[in-house]
Amino acid sequence: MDNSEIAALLNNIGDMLEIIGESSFRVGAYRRAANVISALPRDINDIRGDKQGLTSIQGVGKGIAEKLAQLLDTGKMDYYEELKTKLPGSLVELIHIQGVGPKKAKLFYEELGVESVDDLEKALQEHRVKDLPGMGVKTEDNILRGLELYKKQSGRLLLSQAVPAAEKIINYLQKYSDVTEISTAGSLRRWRETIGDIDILAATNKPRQVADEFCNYPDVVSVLAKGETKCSVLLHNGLQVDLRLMKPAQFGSALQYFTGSKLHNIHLRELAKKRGLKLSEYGLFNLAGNKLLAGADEADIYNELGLDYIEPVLREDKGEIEAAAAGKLPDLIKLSDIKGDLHAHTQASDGQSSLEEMAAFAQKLGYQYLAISDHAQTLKVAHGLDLKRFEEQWRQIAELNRQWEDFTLLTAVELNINSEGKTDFPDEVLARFDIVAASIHTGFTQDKERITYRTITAMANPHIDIICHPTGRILDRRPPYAIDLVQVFAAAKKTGTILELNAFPDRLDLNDDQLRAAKRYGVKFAINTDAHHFGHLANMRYGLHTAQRGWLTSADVINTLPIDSLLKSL
DNA sequence: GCCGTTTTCGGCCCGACTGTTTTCAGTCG
Repeated sequence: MDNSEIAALLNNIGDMLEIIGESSFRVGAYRRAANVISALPRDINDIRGDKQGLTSIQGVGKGIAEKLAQLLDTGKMDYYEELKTKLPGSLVELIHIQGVGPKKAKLFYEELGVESVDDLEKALQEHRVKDLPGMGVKTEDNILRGLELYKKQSGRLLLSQAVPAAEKIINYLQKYSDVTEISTAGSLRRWRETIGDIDILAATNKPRQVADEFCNYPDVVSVLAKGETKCSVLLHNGLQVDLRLMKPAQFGSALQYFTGSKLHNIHLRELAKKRGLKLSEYGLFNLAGNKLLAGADEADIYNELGLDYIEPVLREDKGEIEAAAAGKLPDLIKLSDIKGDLHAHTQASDGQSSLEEMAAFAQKLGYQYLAISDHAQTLKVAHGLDLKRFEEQWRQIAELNRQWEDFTLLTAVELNINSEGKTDFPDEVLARFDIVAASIHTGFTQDKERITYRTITAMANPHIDIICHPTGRILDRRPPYAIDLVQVFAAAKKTGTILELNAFPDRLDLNDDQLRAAKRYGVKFAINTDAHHFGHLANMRYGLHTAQRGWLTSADVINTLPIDSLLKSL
C-alpha cells in the first residue's frame, strides 16, 4: 500500500470511531496522522525500515505505529477489520451528507436500521426520521436537501469551473457595490484541485447594499439565505456561492479563518494559545480577549505569532507552520517565472489550432518559446504523425521562426510508450527533435510492475527528455494507473529525465503531494499545459498553483530557464 | 491516541447557527 492508500484507510478509521462515539481526540489523532502521511515526502514502507521507525512521523505515536506496522507487513490491520465488523461498510458514507454527522448516523443505524445512503433516502421518504428523539420535520427537510446535494455533486467542482466563476462575481461586486476589500476564500483560494463550493469574503461598511447587489447578480437562480453577515445563492450552472460580509477591521482575521484549511487553523490556534494569545475570525487577541493585536491585515496575524507569512496554497498543516517558524518556507515559483510551454498539440494531430495560432497566443502570454509536441504515428486515434509529416512540420516551424527575434517554436513530439516500453521512432529519428516527451496512452489496466517497467524503460533512453502526465489520472473520470512512483522518482533522478506537471485542469498530474515527494529525490519538473487549442495555453496558472502546493521553487522547474539554458540542460 | 521551553498525565481551537429544546446537542467551517 502506498502513502495515499494508508491515509485514506486512517481517515476511514477516524470516521468509524466518530460514529461509534469514541473520544473526539482519538478521532482527531487518526485524521492528523492521515493528513501527515498523505504529504510524506518518502514512501512509508521505507520509513518502516528506519531505525526510528514509524513514530518518527509527527502525529504517529506508539498506537498507530504498531497498527500500521502490522498493515504494512501483512496487508491487514486487525483493529480495522474489527471495526468493520461493528459497523456496516457503507454507513460512514452518511456523514459526508450535509446535515448528517456521526451522532445522527449512529441514531439512524440503531433506530431505523439504516446502513447506507440508499437506506437513508428510503427512511426520509417514508417520514420515519422526524419521529426520532431530537428530530423534527425541519431536520428531515434539511437532510433531504443535503442528500439531493450529495447525489448531484458526487464529484467536487474542478478548479477551472470555480475560478473563472468566482472572478466574475468579484469583478461584479467591485463594480456595483461598496466593498473596500474582496477575496476568494476556502479551498478555492488554496487552489486545491477540486472545490466544494465557492467562498467569497468582502469587507464593507454597507453590508445590506452589498448583499442586495450580490443577490441581483445576473447568474443567480435562487437565493438560499440572505443576511447581513452571510448570503448564499445558487447559480444557473448549479454552483453554490457563499458571500461573507465583514467590517474592514476584521477582514484579515476573517480571511485567514475562512481560507483554512481546518487543520491549519487548528494548529495555528494551538500555537497562539501556547504563546498566551487567542486567535479567532475576529482577530488575534491577548488571552483576556481585551487587546487586539492583529485583525485588519492577514499577514499581521502570522507575524504577531512569530511566523513568516504563509501563502494560502501551503495552508494544509503539512509542515508549513513549522517551516514558517524556522524561517524556512520555500521561495515559491511565480507565474512570471515561466518562460515557455513544452507540451502543445496542433491540428496536425488531435489539436484544434494551427502553428500560427499557437505561436501568436504563446507570444501574447509573454513566452520566449513554445514546444510543438504532436502525437506520433502509433497513436492512430490522435492522428499521430509519421516521420514524413514531422519533416513537413519542421519545415513550417523553421520558416515561422525566421520572422521572430525573441520567440522560438521548438520541434518536439509526444511519443506513446507501448506495452513493451518501446516508442514510435528509432533513436536516430528522436535525435532530430529539439525535445522528446513520452507518455502512456494505452494499456492502462496493466499491473503495477508492468507499467512501472514501461515508464522506467522509456526514461533510460537518452533521447527522451520528459515523461508526461506520469500517473494518467483524470479527475472524476479515470483513476491513476498502477505505477510505483517511488521507483519512477529514483529513475528520473538517475537518468536526468524531467517529470511533467500537466496543467490541464482535470489532470494536474503529478499532483501536489507527489511533486513534493519527487522533489525530495532531486527530480526536476516541466509545467506544461498539454494545450489542444491555443486558448488552453492559459491553463498554465492551474499547473503553477499546483506546483506551489508541491512547495516547488523556480529552480525546480526547467521551463523557467531562458531558451539557451533550457536546450543546453536537455 | 498524541504530546511535552508550564506537563510522561492531563490536557487537546474557536465560534456561530439550527432545531429542538427550556438549557443544549449536533453540525459546520
